Amino acid sequence: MADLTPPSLVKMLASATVLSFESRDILFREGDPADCFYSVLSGYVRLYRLNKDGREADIRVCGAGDTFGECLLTTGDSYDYNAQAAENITIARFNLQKVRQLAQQEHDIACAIIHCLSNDLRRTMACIANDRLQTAPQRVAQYLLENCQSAMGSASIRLPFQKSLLAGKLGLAPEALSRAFSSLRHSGVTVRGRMIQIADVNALRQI
Amino acid sequence: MADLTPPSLVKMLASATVLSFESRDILFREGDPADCFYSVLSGYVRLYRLNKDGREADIRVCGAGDTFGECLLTTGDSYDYNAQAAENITIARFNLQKVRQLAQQEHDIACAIIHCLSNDLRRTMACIANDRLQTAPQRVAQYLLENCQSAMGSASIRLPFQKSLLAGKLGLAPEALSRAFSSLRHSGVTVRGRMIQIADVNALRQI
DNA sequence: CGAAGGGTTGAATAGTTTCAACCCCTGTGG
DNA sequence: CCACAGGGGTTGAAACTATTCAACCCTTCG
Repeated sequence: MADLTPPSLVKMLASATVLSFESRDILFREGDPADCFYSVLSGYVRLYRLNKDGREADIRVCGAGDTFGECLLTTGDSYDYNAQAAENITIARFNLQKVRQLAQQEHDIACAIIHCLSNDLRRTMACIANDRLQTAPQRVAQYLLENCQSAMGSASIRLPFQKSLLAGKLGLAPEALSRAFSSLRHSGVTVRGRMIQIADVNALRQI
Repeated sequence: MADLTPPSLVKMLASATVLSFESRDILFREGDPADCFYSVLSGYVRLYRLNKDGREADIRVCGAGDTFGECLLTTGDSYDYNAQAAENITIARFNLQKVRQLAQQEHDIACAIIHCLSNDLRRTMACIANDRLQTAPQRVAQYLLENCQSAMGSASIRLPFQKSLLAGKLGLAPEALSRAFSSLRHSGVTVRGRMIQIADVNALRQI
C-alpha cells in the first residue's frame, strides 16, 4: 500500500478490518468459502495443505507485510489451503468484493495488486526450484544467507520464529532441520536456541 | 486476452511479435536481461533452473494459452529461470515496457494481468503442496485424473508431450516416472507409448 | 518437584536418484 | 535388404536423502 495515492489508500483502508488471533488459531480452512484476503501486520501465519492421511505440508510462511489470499481476487470462491496463526498475530482483512471493485476503478490499486501478485509468484516459483534442487543443508544455508545482512566475514542471526516453523517453510520435517544444522556445524554454523552464529559467510555459500 | 475490449486487444496485439523456435532452442537464460514476456501459441515450453552442479529442475511446463515471464511486469530486470522449447513452437512475445504502460492506461488490461497472475500463483502454490505431500505414483495419478475427461468408469489419455517432459513437470527423474507407471499397473493403468488407458477412474482416486 | 513444550538424536524405513545396461523403434546408409 | 546408430524409454542395483517413530534432553513454568 506504500505506493498508493492518498485517496486510494483511504478506500483500501475502508475495505479492511484489523483482527487479532491467538497462536494456533485457524483463520480459515481449505474449501471454506472465500470472501476476504489478508495482510499480516504482526506475527507469522502458516499456510498449509493436508493430504488425505491428514499429513500437513506448509506452502508458505507469511510475516509482517506479507499478503495471502489475494490470488482469489479474480477467480475462485473458496480457499485452497489452510491458514493458521503460528503465534499471536494481528492481521488486516480485506473484503475481496470491495477490492475487486476498487481495482477496476483505481489504476494504482490494480497496479499494487499486480505488484503483489508478481512478487508472490516469483517467490513461489523460486520455492519449487529450491525444493527440487537443494538438499536440507543447502536449503538451510540459503535461508541463513538470505537473512544475514553481512556479505562476507561472520554474521549472526536470530530466528524470528520457532525452528519447527522454519522446518515447514523449508519443506522439511523438524528432525531434518535439526540434522541439517548439525551438518552445518563443520562449516562454522553454531546454533543456540534461536541464535545462530555464522563464522564465515563465504564458507556457507560453498554448500 | 479473451476478456479484453476490442481497442485494448488491438493495443496488446500491437505490442506483440509472433516467433517460432525449434525443439531445444533456448528462449532465454537465467540472468538474461528481461524485456519481454511470452505467451505460448503452440507446442510446449519448459521453464527450469540449474543448481551449481549443472543439474536441471523444471519449474513449469507451459502449453498453448499459457503465459510466462509476466511476473516481471512490475519488478525485476532479469529472468530468474531458463526457458527452452520442448518441441517446435510458436509463441507471442510481448514487450514488458509497453504492456506496463498499457496496464496503467486500460483497466481491462490490468485486470487481465491480475487474472493471469492469480491463476499462475494458484497453480504454483498447488505445485509446492503436491511436491511436499505426494509420492511419485500419487503425482502421476493426479495428473491422469486432471487430464481425463470422464469422472468415473474408464478413460484414455494421449500424452501431449514426451514422458521425460512429464517427469520434469511432476518433479521426477524420468526413471521415477517410468516406475510410477509400472506401480500404477495394478490399479488398472496401461501405458503404450503416449497412449494411457485407465480401467477405473475411481480406483485411481484411491491412490 | 513435576509437567509440558520444543528440540535433538538414533535406528529403521521409505522413497527417489543415480548409474549402467538394455530394449525397442525408426531412420539411414552401405 | 540388412546392419547399425541414435533417441526415448525401461529395468535393476546401489547409494542417498529424508521421514518416521521412539527415546531422551533441556528449559520453563506452575
